[in-house]
Amino acid sequence: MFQDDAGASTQLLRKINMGAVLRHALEAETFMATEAMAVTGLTRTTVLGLCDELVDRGWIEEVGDSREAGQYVKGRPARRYRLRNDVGHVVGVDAGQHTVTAVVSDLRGTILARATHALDSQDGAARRTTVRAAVDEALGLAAVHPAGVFLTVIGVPAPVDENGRSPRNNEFWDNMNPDFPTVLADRGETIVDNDANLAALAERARGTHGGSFAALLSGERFGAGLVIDGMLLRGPRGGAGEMRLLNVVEGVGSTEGLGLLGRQWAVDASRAGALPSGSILARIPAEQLSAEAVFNAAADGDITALGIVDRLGERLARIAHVLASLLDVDKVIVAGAVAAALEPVLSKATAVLEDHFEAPVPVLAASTLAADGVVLGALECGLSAVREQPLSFDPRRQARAGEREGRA
Amino acid sequence: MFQDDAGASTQLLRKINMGAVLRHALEAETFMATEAMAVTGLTRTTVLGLCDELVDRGWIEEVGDSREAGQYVKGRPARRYRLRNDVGHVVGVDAGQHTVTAVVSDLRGTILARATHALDSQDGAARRTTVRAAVDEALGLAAVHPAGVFLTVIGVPAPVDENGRSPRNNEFWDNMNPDFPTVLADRGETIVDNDANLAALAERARGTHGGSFAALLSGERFGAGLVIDGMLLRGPRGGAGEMRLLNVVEGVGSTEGLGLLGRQWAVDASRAGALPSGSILARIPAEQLSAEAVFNAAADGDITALGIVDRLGERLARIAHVLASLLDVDKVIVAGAVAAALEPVLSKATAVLEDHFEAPVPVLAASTLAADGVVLGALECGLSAVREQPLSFDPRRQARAGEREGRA
DNA sequence: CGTAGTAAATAAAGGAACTAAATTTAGTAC
DNA sequence: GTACTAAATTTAGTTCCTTTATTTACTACG
Repeated sequence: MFQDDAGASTQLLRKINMGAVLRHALEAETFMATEAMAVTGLTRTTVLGLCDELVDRGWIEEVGDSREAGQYVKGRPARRYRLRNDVGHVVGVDAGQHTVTAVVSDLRGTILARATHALDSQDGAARRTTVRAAVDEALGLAAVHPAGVFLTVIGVPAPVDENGRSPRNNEFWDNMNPDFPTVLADRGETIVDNDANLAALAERARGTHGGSFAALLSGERFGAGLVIDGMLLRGPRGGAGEMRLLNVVEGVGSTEGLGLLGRQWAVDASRAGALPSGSILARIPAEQLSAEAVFNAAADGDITALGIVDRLGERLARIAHVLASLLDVDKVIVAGAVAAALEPVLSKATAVLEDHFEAPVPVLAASTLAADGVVLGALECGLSAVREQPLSFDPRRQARAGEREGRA
Repeated sequence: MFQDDAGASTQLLRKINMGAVLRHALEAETFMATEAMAVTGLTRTTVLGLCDELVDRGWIEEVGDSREAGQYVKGRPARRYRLRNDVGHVVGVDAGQHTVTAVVSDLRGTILARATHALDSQDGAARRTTVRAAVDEALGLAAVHPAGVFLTVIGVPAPVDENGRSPRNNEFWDNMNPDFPTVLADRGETIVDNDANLAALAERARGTHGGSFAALLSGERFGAGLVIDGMLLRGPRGGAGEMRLLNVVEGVGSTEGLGLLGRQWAVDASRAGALPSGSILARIPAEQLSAEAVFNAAADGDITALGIVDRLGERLARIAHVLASLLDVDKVIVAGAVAAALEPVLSKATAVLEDHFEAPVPVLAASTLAADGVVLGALECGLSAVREQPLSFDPRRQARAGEREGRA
């Protein structure tokens, strides 16, 4: 970043250092000058000066009770500072195919409210109004003024380029990503990204997966968010992580996801009358069969379900192998709604990987974020944007908007 | 980079600005203060002060004749500065399986000398001494003192992690990457990287491919250097771009490269007596057949060669499709020694992509760097490291080493 | 209760790095 | 020789940080 910043005036220093202190404030529950000195390497005088300015600008506030929460007893009690709760907020949205979920959090990532709206139409205009409604409901529940939103991040089931646009030649994608920013004006900057990418960011934020992994969304169709060396891959058209290549992978042959196939194979068996009389699956009407039901039946030893799970495990193993061998990822994290019940499939796939593929073989894991992966990733995306350049946002916008309304 | 630099003292500013001026000096043939002012946004006073310091430190020198080369006539003639030719040098090495090539350049990227040594042994120790010999020969030809080398970058046919190490469980890789830094001590810092990765960097430096492409090395085995969104992918073990996945891709099934298969299929046809009497290939003894000969024969209309080229084109199309569909690359650049003769294969593959695969389809191109891709990429890798952090290198090391030797 | 000890806050002085504005210098054009 | 031009140089700030006292607000203990 330095090299971009040719021509650094002396005021830039102040900005760098203020950013450093502010970043510490975003992470710490509460902090004293001495801590900030250790983090930034600056003098007490300087740090206190920066804190003064941050208070002026509305980012942090001083909290009086200095020692009671303190880690020390002796000497003059230190002043303590804290990020203001009302500095700004971030909104994360999962604009899925059938459901829209919006979540509001403060800058520390504490979730204040969520709202879920069902979508009956696939039309782009309808999606726009539903997203707006969900966002506004969540903001209302959290009692956050729209002007208090720094960023709104929306996850959509379509490839999205760095400008938030999806390829224009596809009607489905057009409907999934119908220019959300215009309908969310005055709710902060809007970022649109692919749902699998955001799920990957959510996993990355959990910090337990290392720097290189794939987050595999696996409901109806496979889609992956690829994090390599800590970086999320996008591609010029946002197509990185699209799984079209599965069509030409031996033993896979299609992009159909675990959810779809698990359900479909069970339905096929049911309709064909191929379920043994004692089968757990036989008790469920064909039109109510779901992948989760199949996985749970397999966990209970159902023979048909186990057969399906084995086939899915083989399939998943091949997919994981493809990702790991081309991209060297350590781990493939299966996310999406099916993740919770996925254990039998993962065991089978892990066994297949170890028995039939050359080391190093990727670790398979189910996401622990359940169906929230995308919306949490959207939040995380917004939060990390704020953490990277906090000073590019203005904590006073909200206050000014409030004043204006008061006058009106 | 700012956020890493918590605690910026006032001297940091100087360093930022000095780096900016120096970076301009690295690019411009010669420059005046006014230019540097435009580039950096600094005042004349400051720029001249920085130039003074850069002269002191041995980076640049003042050139007297100010106006004769000048773009203007009026006013007081401007002082002119130029990067010193002897500031430092960069060495790039292609430590291939059978040949070692070393190249020496100055900091502007002008190549001063090259040396090529054949390798008869595949033993790691032998490779180390050969690499050292090639480097020293090139340095001798360029009349560059070893202490005048800022960086030596070595490309090897093995995956390499960010610390320059290859996975330990593979004897071949061990021999290909046998701890070069120890044998090149006192020839600057040593960087080891995968050959395909370096070839990709060479292509990136040419600047005509956009931010996302794959450089496909295609001699005996396929290997790729992947550049996505302008970043070179590595992976935790340096395994990104390994093409093991081709084993499970329909219509490909192995990692064998175009060079190997082109030769092998021709040899098979020759030995089986399947070559028509008029065939160009029939005039070449089986043991002298090469992929290049096959491609050239195809260009001349040889029916057997055309058959081979068609099969290879189908294969290449599938490989390009896999890379493009998973990573969204715009372009697949085929590099390596076969690249020059590759046109017939590329035409076929392009046709296959357009006819049988869904858009967007990647552009195929042969590298214009011929067999030099890896060694030029190694150079580029070193040069861009210098360009990024020029001030982390010391132009005076060489002079001091010279003095020491003079005294001794 | 008063004194010693401690760690933070504050104040004062100073240095490094940049800008701005006035002045000087080294040329060309006529 | 005079007018003009554009760069160099000089001089006088400004900003931001550090260093070095000095003061303040507490705890501990006799």
